[in-house]
Amino acid sequence: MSIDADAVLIAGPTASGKSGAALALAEAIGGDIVNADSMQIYAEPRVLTARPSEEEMRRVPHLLYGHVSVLQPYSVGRYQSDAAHALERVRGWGRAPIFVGGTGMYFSVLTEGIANIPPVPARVRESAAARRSELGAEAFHVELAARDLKTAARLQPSDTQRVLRAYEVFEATGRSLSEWQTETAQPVLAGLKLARFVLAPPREELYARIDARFDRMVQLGALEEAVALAGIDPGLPAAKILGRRELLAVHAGTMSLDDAKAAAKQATRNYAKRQLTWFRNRMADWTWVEMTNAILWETSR
RNA sequence: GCCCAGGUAGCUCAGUCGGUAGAGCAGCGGACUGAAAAUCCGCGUGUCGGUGGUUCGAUUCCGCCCCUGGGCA
Repeated sequence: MSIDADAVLIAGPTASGKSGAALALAEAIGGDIVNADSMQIYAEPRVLTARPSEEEMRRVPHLLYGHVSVLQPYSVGRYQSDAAHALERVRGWGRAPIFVGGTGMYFSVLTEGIANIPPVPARVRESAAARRSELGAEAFHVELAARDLKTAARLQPSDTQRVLRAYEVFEATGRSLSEWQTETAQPVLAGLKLARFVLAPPREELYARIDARFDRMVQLGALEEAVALAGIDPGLPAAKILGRRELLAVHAGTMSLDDAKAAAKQATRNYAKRQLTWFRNRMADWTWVEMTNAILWETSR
């Protein structure tokens, strides 16, 4: 089997079976797998992030999995350069890269590009956050408008993260985010012929799979893994790993395991819905594959 | 069997001094340019348990019945 493309992209909501599908495809066409998931890049957690197993990763080269410590503040920017290097390596080996993941924004860096904005120093980020909590959301939004009217106009004052980001960029660079964004860099996969897929199970099946998978995660040691991540700075991206907070509450004795499981499943289902909204609206022209349980079973044999 | 408290949106509940009802969560839709498993926005008709009665009008008041929980026997 071969495929008429320089690179394959496989997107899908969490628990859609994309890792297994990618593995099967990689073995069939002689491809290497490159991660496009914002949490599977972390080294320490394996179970909670549903990273492919050691055995699976041995069958086919897997790049950008677990190559970063949870103590590091990873971001799309770093993904951009990591992905570019991974692409170079895989193509250097004469193999086909298969990008797999569920992070919409990572795919957008691969196929659409992102503005090349210098990193914002931690000091600037801290003072921006302090300023916002001092002024309140509304007044802070007004301050942003004075610096970057265009961005302020399209953001809700309550959109903490984006309002802060826009403010920080101006403070750090003296230039507004909206100006920076007029200079979007080349996509990582520019010039390559792509085969793009979205794997989307029927909603009900997906939710049921998410629920079942979390039970399995707990059996495989998710609780212990969460405890190992107990001390990290809550501001770090890795602190957002779904299920971590809920399981830590169990460890602290403030929540029953059953309640924690229910809450973690709920949060994961909410997340899957957000992913699907992104895919449906931003990847409408990709090839959609309805990944039913029957197909999942076939590809996992 | 008797007494008490409830039966209102998928769930937990609020409310209507009588003019056919609303929050949170869930669900669904949407946004998304360096935290993105993040952050944010929008969408609420449901025999107000059933049935008689009072009333111009009842989910709201009264009677009876059914169901759930608790108590007493």
